[in-house]
Amino acid sequence: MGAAQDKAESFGPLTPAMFHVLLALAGDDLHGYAILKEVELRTGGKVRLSTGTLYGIIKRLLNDGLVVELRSRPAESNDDERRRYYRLTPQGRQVATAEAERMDEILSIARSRNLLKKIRTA
Amino acid sequence: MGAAQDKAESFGPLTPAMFHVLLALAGDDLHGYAILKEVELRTGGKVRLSTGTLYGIIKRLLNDGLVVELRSRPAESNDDERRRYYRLTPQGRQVATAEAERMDEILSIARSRNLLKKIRTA
DNA sequence: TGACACTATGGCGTACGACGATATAGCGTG
DNA sequence: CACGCTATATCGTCGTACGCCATAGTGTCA
Repeated sequence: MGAAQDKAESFGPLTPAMFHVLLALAGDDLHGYAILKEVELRTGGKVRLSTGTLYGIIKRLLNDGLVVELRSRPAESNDDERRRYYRLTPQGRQVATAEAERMDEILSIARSRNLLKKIRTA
Repeated sequence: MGAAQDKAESFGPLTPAMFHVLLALAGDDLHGYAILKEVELRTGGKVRLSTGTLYGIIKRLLNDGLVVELRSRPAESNDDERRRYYRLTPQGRQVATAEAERMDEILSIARSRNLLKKIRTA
């Protein structure tokens, strides 16, 4: 374990909302509203972030260097001037990984307490 | 999925601290201070709840009917008058299970994003 | 004997984060 | 013409975590 991992772990535990945003950006570069829809879609409508939650989180993520705003817009036909695209930084990915590992450890405890079926159904 | 499961899911997402307390009580009936030590031990010292956090959580858990205080003290030799023992209710167990399942779903997304090794090392 | 650490419970104040409401604004549809 | 969607952003409120303090008995060590 190096200094980078320690630094990444010092961020956690992340709030569920923040982790969802990082997870969305781990798949693709997205703009704010697209993150909203991605989270909603991916969770089957279970998780729906409000705009107040989202833009507050983005501000913090930018401030902490976990995401960066892309200056270059994707040269697509269906572009929208208003959009602001964000990309996960290597550090942001490390933080997300650290959080996932933390959750995995807790889940292994939950399994030992028979709170969760051992075999994943999904 | 019945009404009980819906009710249990409506509690989530739980805060990490609260989930740790439920997890500790899912193993055994414990008193406050023992919960503190159990969480610390189980997580290898990574998670250490402050007393302020713990007793605030217990108050809420009692209020929500997720735990009950035991009137009957365990007739052990090394008992302590000051101790207050708590037991997870069936509803508390349902809430903990719902939270574990929620985390498991998120983790499956994290795996699909290559944020986590597929095979658990621990 | 005095200082410190541990067990055990509990309150208080602060700081931070989630979230609904609100604002702005162009576009499309009934 | 009202409504809903896309898209961004702020504000105020409320809840939670957490450190700090208080209390108190027991044990340990110099």
